Amino acid sequence: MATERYNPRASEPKWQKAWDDEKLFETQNDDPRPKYYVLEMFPYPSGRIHMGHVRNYAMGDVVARWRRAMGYNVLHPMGWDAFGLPAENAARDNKVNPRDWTYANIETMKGQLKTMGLSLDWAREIATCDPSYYRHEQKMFLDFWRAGLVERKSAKVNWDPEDMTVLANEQVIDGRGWRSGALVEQRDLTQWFFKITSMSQELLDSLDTLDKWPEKVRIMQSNWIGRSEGMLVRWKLAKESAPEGETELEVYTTRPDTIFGASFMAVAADHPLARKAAETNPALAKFIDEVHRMGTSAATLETAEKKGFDTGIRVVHPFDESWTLPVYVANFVLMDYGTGAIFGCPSGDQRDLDFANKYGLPVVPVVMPEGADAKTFQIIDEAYVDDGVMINSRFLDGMTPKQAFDEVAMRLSGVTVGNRPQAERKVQFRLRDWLISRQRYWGCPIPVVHCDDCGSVPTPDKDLPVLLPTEVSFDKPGNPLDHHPTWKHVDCPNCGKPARRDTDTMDTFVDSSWYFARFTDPWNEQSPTTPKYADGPQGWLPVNQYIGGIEHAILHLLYSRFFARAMQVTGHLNEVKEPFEGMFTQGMVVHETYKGPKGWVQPAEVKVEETDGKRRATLLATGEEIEIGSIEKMSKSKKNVVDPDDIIASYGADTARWFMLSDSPPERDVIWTEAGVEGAHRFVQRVWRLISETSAELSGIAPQAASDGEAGALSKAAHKALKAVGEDIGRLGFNKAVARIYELVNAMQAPFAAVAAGKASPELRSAAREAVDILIVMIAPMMPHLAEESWAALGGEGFVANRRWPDFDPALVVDSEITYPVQVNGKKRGDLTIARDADQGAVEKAALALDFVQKALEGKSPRKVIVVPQRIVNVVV
RNA sequence: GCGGACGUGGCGGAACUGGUAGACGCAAGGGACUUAAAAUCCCUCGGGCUUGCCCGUCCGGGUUCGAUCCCCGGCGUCCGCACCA
Repeated sequence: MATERYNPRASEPKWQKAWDDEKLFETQNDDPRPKYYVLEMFPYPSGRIHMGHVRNYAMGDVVARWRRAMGYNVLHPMGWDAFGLPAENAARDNKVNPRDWTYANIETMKGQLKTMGLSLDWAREIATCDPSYYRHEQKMFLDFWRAGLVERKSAKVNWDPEDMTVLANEQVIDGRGWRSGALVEQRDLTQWFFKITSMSQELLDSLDTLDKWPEKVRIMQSNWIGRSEGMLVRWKLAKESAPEGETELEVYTTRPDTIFGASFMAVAADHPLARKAAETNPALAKFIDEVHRMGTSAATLETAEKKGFDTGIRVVHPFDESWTLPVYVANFVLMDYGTGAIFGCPSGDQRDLDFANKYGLPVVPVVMPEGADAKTFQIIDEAYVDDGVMINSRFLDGMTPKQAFDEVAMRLSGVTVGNRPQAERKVQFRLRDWLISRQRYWGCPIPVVHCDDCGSVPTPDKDLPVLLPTEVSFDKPGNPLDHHPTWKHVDCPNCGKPARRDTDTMDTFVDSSWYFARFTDPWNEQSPTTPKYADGPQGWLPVNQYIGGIEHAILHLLYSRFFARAMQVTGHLNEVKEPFEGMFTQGMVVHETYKGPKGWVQPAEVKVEETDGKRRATLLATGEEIEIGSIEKMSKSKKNVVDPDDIIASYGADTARWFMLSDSPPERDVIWTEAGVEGAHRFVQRVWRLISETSAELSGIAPQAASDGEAGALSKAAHKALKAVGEDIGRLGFNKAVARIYELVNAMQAPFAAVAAGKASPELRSAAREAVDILIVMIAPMMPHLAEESWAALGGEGFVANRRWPDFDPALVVDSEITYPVQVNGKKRGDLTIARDADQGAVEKAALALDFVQKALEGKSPRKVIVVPQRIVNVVV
């Protein structure tokens, strides 16, 4: 019988329309089935979707469709992270309005996503640039403020000179802006901050509860929060050297045990004591200026030489009134960590040692390795930082550093300096507050009015949302809202006098820190009252499975964790603290690069062939041979991008999805190859052939599993696959599920040939019908269009998308006979096939009777026989 | 420097809790069908030789009846953080 090839171009739009018409994927909040919320990180509407999106959404869709088949009420929404600088750049360069540009991109990308056949609830679509979205964000900002979670303060902030805006610490990568790549400068500015540090300990502790998160992400967050336990120690200034009015220097240390190894103090250039001393010391003032000039960017800090300047001030050692130490200003001490001042112990810290050696300061070893000789142990140019025994430390000698720490803490907390203890234990975090002000137009306006008399005044709830002006100019560099002729001029909501709006907008990471909650109830419009999102057992939150790139391991995931807590404080959430129960970080899509004489060349313009075991690339246009470069993330600069539209147009969405899920484990990078896509497409056609060639024979047949013979073998293969694929998808092991489906189709080949030829027994036809039903349900999460088309070809009723995932038959996934590998001295020498329920003794007896075992025994009895039931037999001779 | 992950055929990768290493796919080679091509189907595919045996999961040791998996010591690759006191 001649069969037609499967035509995705006809089939896919047809099924997409049918699903849409039926509103199949629109989710009801009051559906009684158990809830399951699966979410992929929503895209920025940059213009077109790329292969990374295809991979991300293909995975999410498998989870969503599978959970649906498992009987859950699945929430699987999509939206747009729609504020951001690229819209302003486009506006500036192409004279378009950022809003128009953004919405046009959304239209395009939505169309592209629709061609993928994703089971998304588009009725819940949101765009963060829509006032119906950001009005709630403004409300939350004000609620957070009232709850003490927002602060306006002057601070040293990261200034991106190219994007002309400030950045949060998390957005500075290797000293450069995360988006622009420009070297970041430090500036003193008054800005808005979310007080994420007020939750440092909680955000750290709660990481332990996230057992469905990648370990890697939890470690990264833990390091970012950066908790350390140490002590604040207050050193008295030696009276004759102290500047007017200064009496003490407070330092933070994690190593108070090394206090007898101290040989100098160092303070940051911005430390009050340094400033004070500089007032009467022009050379010191000059040094501080130098530090300021060079020390602005993290990149220059890295290569900068360690430098110090002796202030002439001396401090008194807390345990010895007669012992004074010099105070330096040093360029490597950070003002915003600890107290901006340290004591240097050269023998126990490499940086302190380098500094001491440079300035001729004493180096006294205070910790030595266990068993070393205290009389001869020396530190020359390598500090000793490991555990050991205290030496040269008076009453601490012989203790471990840990004991010495406690001893110092105990003794110093009993002494007072002024009216405070000389030292106290202190937990310090590396995490800084989240700076959210951005000097940009295309973002959520900060709903605050600044009044000369009343200060910063919240916009009253009744005046929300504070809308962005629609007419805006990008002719001048800098903040467009600030340049706007009228927008910022308003009356103070408090006193009614002329005042001005805050002209900054919020960091776009604020927009993405709560969108997962918004999806659960996008119709919630009760402003200005507090919108509340259902969570806990009755509601959707937390998200059960979140999927996205590892690049958000810190930024977005940490901010969202903060937000969920803050929303709970202000009543926007009831009880949920962690927004994402399960997190999965998927790998990138990478591709070979091609380099011609005129630079990088797109894959579409290249032909790659293998001859004599060597791969060569030639230009399609000219036949000229070009260089095959390294495999890298798809990027415009290397031109190694493949457009999803092209792939869907020529192979169909199912092929693209199937390929994305095959081969590579989802957390690792996947290499996009033409051959791989063709392989995936061959499988699509193969499944279709299998079904279309047998559909006439199988259409009216009732599915029935068999247990014996050829039909039984088929049923067993189908049920084993059903069990394995379900387990694999549940663990997000898509590549393994794909392999199982290949195995099943391979096993179906021969019996289905018999069915197609009309030579199958009634039992085999029934078993075949069952097997093909199972196959269709199993491929449906991954290749939904092909599944529907196949189901229709078999005369099935309704949508596959509505079918339940069948239960496997436990009797069919175990074999009545087991083939044991039989080892002699741990090496496999043959097999033993025996009844599954044979007891250990029977297995041993049968194994010993095998001729290769007899031969190995040479008439003697074995030293030992190991029988692991259902596994292996090992005869030790 | 600190923290983490990984290392298996020509390639992507399987291998459960220590139990047959290489499932599945890709590439390659051979054959069938065809006037021819495409498509499809069949066979081979870690290495070696004496064809039923030896070697083989980065390298060297160890534990074990048995190690890709556990332990010790190296080598290599990748990722994150980094003057954090």
